[in-house]
Amino acid sequence: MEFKELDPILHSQLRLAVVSLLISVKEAEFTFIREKTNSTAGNLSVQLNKLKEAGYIAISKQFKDNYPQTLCSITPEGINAFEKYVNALQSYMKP
Amino acid sequence: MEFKELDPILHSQLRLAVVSLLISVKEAEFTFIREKTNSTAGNLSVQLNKLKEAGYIAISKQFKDNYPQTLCSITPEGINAFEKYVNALQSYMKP
DNA sequence: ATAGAGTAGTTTATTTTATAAACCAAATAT
DNA sequence: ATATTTGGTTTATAAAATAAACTACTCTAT
Repeated sequence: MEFKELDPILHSQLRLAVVSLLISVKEAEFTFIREKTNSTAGNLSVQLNKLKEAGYIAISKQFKDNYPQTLCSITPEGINAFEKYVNALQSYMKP
Repeated sequence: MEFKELDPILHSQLRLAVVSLLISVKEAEFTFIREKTNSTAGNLSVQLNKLKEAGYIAISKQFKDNYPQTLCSITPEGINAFEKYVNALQSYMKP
């Protein structure tokens, strides 16, 4: 039983939290994610873009009550990657 | 159910693999760890020292058959940190 | 109407980490 | 005796995470 590779995109506390969150809610606002993950806006902005680049989440921007609004949702690839990551983690957990 | 903090010392693929390994074997040689974790000697050397600095493992050096031998073993704090880390991970896994 | 504070982010700079490359000392093989 | 291998460490470079600064507006109170 060897140690499986851990997807570097998901092996980041904040990105993992974002994906974990999006899997349960299916769609979430930037500000909601920031609150739930206790992250700074700058860090979150960067990490959301990395997840988007990887194809793990989709980002759409619009205006709501005159303010800009960033909506995020997970993609099928994101769900798949998350499941693989969790599975790989098992190889480190059971001694 | 919030996202728990992930101990940065353990949130590294190689360091996590090392600790996971040491938990099951109680003592291991440098070369054995390098093989099992598929890491380079340089990287492993650095990460072992970080684990030692953190108090998670103990390192003892001796000679065996004329060659230097580095032995590593987990400490009680290391076991504790590993258990906490695994526990914290649960908060990211079940949506 | 305008100064000041607040919202919702992005961009840039800095620090930290991880990884790779180079190196060292001694042992063994040719 | 010189070349290669073992068992590492140290130093340099690349990548990542985080913090600080900035943009572009909006709302509120004067």
